[in-house]
Formats: sequence, C-alpha cells, structure tokens
Amino acid sequence: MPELPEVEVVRRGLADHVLDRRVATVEVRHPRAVRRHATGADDFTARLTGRTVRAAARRGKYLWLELDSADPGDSAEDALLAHLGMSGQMLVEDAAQPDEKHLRVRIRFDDDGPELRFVDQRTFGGLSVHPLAPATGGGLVPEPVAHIARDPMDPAFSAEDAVAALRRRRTELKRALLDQTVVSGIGNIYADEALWRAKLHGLRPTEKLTRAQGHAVLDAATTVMTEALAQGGTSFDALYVNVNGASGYFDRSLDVYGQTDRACTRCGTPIRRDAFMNRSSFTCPRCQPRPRR
DNA sequence: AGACTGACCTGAACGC
DNA sequence: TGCGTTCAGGTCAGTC
Repeated sequence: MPELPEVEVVRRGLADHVLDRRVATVEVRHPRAVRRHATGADDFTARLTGRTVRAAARRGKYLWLELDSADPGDSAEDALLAHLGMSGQMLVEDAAQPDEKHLRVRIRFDDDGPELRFVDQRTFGGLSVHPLAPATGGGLVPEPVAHIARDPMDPAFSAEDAVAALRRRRTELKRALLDQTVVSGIGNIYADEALWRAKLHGLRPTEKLTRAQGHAVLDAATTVMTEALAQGGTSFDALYVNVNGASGYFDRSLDVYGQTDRACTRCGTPIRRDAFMNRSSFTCPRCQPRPRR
C-alpha cells in the first residue's frame, strides 16, 4: 500500500507508542520477514534486544526506529528499518490479543505496555537492523535507504532539484514519478492522482516535460499526499491500517485511482483504466490526453 | 549508466 | 462447489 501518507501515519503511531521503551524480547515467526537482515534472524534478534527506541523516522516509504548505542563506547547508532511492502502492518497491541494469521515478528518491551507486531500477508515487506550512514542527498539514514531521494514532506526537500531529476530521465513521466531515486514516497495511487490534478498523462516523455509541468505534477503530488495524511491515509480494506488497526478515509477523496467508468469530477468524462507495468493506470481521457506517438 | 522486465508472495474476486 | 485466472497500494536483481 502503503505510500508516503500511510507510512507517515504508522511512523506517528510508533512515535506515540514505542519511544523511550527498551526491547525485552524479539520473536521472528517467519524468516522471510527479516531476509534483508543479511546476518540472519538470530543476529537480528540479538541486535535489537536490550536497545531503547529513541526516535521514529521516515524517508519516502521507508520507516525506521533509531536505537540507543549498544555499548557506551560505540558511537555508531543503529536503526530498526521497516518497509511495509504491499501489505505490511506495524501494530501496537496488548500482548493478550490473539496472534494475527500473518504475524511475522513480535517485539516485546521491558515494561507493562503493549507489544509491537509486524504483520504482513504477502511478505514483500520486512524488518532489519542497520547502522545509520550518510545518504546520497544528505542526512543520516539506514544503509538500504542511502539511494532513496528525499520525499516532498522532508523539510530539506528541494522541488527545484526534484524537477531537474525528473527532466533528466529518459522515460515516461509516471515511471519517473514512481522511481524512488528521483523523488520518494509516491506510489501508484498518488502518481495517478497527481497526474490527474496536473492534467498530464503518465505516458508523456520526461525529455519534453517543461519545468513548469514538472513543478505542477510535483506540487500536485505534495498536495494530494498532504490531504491524504490529514485523513489518516488511504485504505480500501483492512490491509492498510495505522498502529491501532484503524483505516484512513482518503479513499473517498480519490479522483481517478480505482474510478474506472465513473465520471471525472472535473469534466464528467468516464475515467479509464489501462494496463501499466503489470498493474493499472487510471486517467481522464479528456483532462489528460495521451501524448502522440 | 540508465531503462526495463520479471520475480518475489498470499488471498480475494471473478468467470466458467 | 470448484477450479483457473486476474488483480492488488512495492522493490530489486538481472538483463539489455
């Protein structure tokens, strides 16, 4: 799912519920959930146990919990990195709650508070522990995040730089928007919504994109993701929830995504669906004419 | 170097 | 009822 607004909803929930808590036990229920942790599930568990959560951070769709140092003399900070993939959830729940069918990792703390569960039906997501390191574009991030561009909600995000990166690509506009090394946080839903708002077709070649058009689509992406965040994110079903298991409401505000055959809210033309990269693109054929081949 | 294709998973919804 | 097909919000290794 989860694109930037949904991941940010989860980050905020974690900031509310696990900060300054010390990990007591870690239970890896499915090895695939920690496959990005190169040294294995036992090492994952060992690196986490006894550590205290100091901060909850995010870049694009990546989320991490910064941990205190393993020993006083150790200056390298570690982070518990989470990517939700297509179906991952971070749930903060009382230990008495029954295990979810797709519970992959359980983290208990050395207090009376609720436990943290990583639940993931499709197992595209995962958890891992990494030292914080300098990112390509600045900032301290876990190693696997180093190549990810800043997202539009990052205070240090530069729209100028992002537009330049978009225009430097030699591909179709939507592909570039989904490329997390150009600008991060945008997925299939918000790409389609942003393109509709900017009245641009995703098949337009980036080499012909004007600076104004680049700004228009990025501004639209920022606005739509900000609006979605204010409504708790987008969720069509129980797969996409905050740390308390609740869904957001932004699905009611979508203009094109999933709106096949419904009237465009701007011009009334039926929205169309097209196959794109093994999934779908939704456009208004009138507001967003296809580029000439 | 940069662009593009499949592969990685489970489950729900649909058509026959 | 059941079986096959298609679809789902993401990423990355491999290939050209």
